[in-house]
Amino acid sequence: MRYSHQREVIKDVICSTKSHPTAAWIYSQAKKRVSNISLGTVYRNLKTLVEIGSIRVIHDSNQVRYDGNIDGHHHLKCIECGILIDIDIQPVFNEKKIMDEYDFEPSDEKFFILGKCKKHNEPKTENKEL
Amino acid sequence: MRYSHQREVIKDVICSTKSHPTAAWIYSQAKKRVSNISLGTVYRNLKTLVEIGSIRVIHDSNQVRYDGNIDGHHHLKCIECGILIDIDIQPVFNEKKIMDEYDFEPSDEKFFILGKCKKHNEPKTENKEL
DNA sequence: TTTGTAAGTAGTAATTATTACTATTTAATT
DNA sequence: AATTAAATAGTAATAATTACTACTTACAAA
Repeated sequence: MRYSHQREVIKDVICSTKSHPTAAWIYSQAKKRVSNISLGTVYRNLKTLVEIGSIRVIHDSNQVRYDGNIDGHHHLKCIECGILIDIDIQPVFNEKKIMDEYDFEPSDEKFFILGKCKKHNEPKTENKEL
Repeated sequence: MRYSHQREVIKDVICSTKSHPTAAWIYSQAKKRVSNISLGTVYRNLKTLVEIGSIRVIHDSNQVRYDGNIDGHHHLKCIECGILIDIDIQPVFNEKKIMDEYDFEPSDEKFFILGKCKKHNEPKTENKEL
């Protein structure tokens, strides 16, 4: 694959944030560095970068997001604000049952935990208001 | 909420299959029973049915699918053919770590296991070709 | 260093999935 | 039967993504 300045900028935009950005946001940030970059170029390179394993894609409800963290990891999602948080926790499941009962050969997992992030869960130790 | 024949047909189409259909497929099936049903009616009622808990929505890669199985369950997804299979296996994870380390209050999980279904995994006991 | 060439890009058009709108129909109540 | 607000059909609009095409550029060979 040939070098492309646009692709490097796109990759850097994604890898410089933990915010799991959308294509539109990546485009707006890339435009700050390559003012005439095309949205089509962003989409084409997002696809390429996912294919070569430089970034990951996250299908978050009805939104497509990208993740510069390519280590095997999963996500917490706040049901109040929608923030996605990387976690380095691996779920444990009965692999033998999957293979025996469903005749299925697992190779990867995607695990989302929904709930409330620190800004939106109940205070546990004190309550400033009362 | 008022009774609607169209909504009942849509619900029945979804609950009569284990195929986790898309809106377009549900529309095509519903049309067989209500020939002039509108695609907008399908989308509106899918939304309503999800809201009242009669069906579930699955965000499968870049496709939106619906599931008539409303029991807490997860899915296997074949990376070869894309089939989604319901499983009644619950993943186990370190909830205390989630709460302590990330200050996050979990309330629900979505768990996808990717791999190869029985049609696409390696034969285990015999090999007809050799 | 020029030159050939195929990969990559910008800009725009097209496509797809979904939602919004509006006049008409219908379930349910009086 | 008359009333009325919810639901629908049909169509238009929107948003996200992909396709297309003429132009540009990386890079390899002369």
